[in-house]
Amino acid sequence: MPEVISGTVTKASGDVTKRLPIAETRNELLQLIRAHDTTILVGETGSGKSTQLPQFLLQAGMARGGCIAVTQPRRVAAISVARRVAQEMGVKLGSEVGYNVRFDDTSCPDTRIRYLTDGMLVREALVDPDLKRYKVIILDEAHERTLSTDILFAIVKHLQVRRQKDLKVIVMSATLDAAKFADFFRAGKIVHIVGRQHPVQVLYLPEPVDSYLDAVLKAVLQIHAQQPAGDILAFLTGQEEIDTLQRLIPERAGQMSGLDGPEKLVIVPIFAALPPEQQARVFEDAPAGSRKVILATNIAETSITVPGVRYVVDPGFVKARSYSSRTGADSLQVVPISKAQARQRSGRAGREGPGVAFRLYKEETFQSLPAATVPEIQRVSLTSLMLQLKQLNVQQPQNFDFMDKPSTSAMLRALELLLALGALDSEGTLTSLGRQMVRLPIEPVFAKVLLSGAELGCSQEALTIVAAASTDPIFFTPRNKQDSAAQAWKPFFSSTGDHITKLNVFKSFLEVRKPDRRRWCAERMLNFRSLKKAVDIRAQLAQHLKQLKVPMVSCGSDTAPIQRALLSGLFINAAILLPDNTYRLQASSQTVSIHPSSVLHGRKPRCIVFDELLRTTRRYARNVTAVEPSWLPEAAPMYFHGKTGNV
DNA sequence: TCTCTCATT
Repeated sequence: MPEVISGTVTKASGDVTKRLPIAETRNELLQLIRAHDTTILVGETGSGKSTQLPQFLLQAGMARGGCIAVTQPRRVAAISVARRVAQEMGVKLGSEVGYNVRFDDTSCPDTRIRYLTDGMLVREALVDPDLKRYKVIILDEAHERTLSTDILFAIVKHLQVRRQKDLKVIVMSATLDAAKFADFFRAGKIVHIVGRQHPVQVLYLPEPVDSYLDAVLKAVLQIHAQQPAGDILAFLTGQEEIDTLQRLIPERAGQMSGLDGPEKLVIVPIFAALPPEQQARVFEDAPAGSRKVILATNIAETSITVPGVRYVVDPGFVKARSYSSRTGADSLQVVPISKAQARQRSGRAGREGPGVAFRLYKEETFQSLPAATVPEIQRVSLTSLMLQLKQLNVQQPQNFDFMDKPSTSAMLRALELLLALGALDSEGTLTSLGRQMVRLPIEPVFAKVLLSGAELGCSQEALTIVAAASTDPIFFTPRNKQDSAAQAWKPFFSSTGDHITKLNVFKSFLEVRKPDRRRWCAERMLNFRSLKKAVDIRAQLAQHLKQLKVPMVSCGSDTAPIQRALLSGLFINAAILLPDNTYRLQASSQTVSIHPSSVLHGRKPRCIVFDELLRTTRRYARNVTAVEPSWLPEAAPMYFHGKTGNV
């Protein structure tokens, strides 16, 4: 076991008494990093590990002949940290310090400290597997265990073998997964840097509650009645719960005696799908004499830091996605959080001063929670990952050196799909089609739709559809406005289904003058942010197609080529109508229903293909297009051989 | 016969 070092980078034999900023540990820290290939750094909130450490390394000459990469799981983090460091160093952003995220690259050949998203560094590795330009690679927020961070773990570990003594790796983590990281990297040291976080008192309930929603309601009102000034942050699992409490809290507050009435509580919702102008409300101070209650999804755990919060209310649940390799379905379910997540939530009460976290469960329940959230690599479809590993010359992904191995069945399912898509040959080697697919920054099934679209004479349309499918939903339905929304969307409707309906929206969107687009979307209950992103993705994909010398062609008003292109990528999600109006998947014989958000909901086409199988209250097909049953065998002959029967 | 945690290339 490596030594655990704490505080001032001296040996910790128990308690840490000194609380020093990272600057005072500078020389000891540099010495340790020089002495080891890989260093694990545990830095608390406010320790300056992301901003100051790269500067120390640069000043110490450790980037000589190259540069320092610092990865972040989120683009906003990469951008804001780069800004701060450029300011601290007194240089212009994009000179010595820059960032590189999708659609936005401020770095230049002189850049010595590059902040990137972890996904961006994975993309770079696909082009230059040795990542030659970097002398130091720092993987920040490694405890979040995003899919890309996990890929990078394996990439940099192997890189150190190939680039003997020429690459330093520093893995930075906020929690106590450090021993696991040290074990995987056979790292010499774990360094612990103390941060500047205020103390947070953690309180538990003596007895479990029947309804956590009701418990949140009571907790908020009780804090408001009994605790000194300070805003309240409550974690809920989704939009519906937020809507419910946004309505109930003022109602109940109004009924309570001893309170000054509902005007003293300001309720502010925050979740990712909320339009940006409404999201901005969490950053505004509540009016004098009132208290702000923020009702948040887990967006407020890491992505958004709300100022002024002194009280956290944590019911202990989260809506989490998981993927079944057996059925190929994603499911979205409310599950208990992990201990690490509970600590992260509580920490949100101590950003500006001492705080209190109210955990709405028993202390024993906390002890029984899993230590950490299951890493993303074990919760998602691995099609893209397997394709990327093949590009990185990993012949047997099943035996790859993962920190946490995905299940063999999930890997095999992904490899089988790549075979059926034609990205791999029967030997498991990348085909020329597979090499084209890996260049495109989209899911492999959509890469196939795009490349088939070109052959079928509809690459223009396929580009738009694939770009739109790679963003958040374009149709935004506010509660109780379903009827007027349906009315507003009528002009775009296509009886073929959601893909071509969105294509129609996109075409109309582009015809609107740029300054008018936001308003145009608001009037039609369309998500401006998603459409704008689709425009960016489309442009980026068009660049890639140009480099791949794929022709740009349009099929005009004929939709059949588009439907066939969709089927050529999405054939594992082809389903036939049954007498009870559900659908049977051809690949697995499961039954599914068309999701209520689909324009085909209630319309009963004979045969459908769709993007995604999602299990919530039942199994739903999302983003659906109608196809001719007779097209199935030719779309994927190998796949449907013997399976289609009398279709 | 009624729904959408959060990120990313």
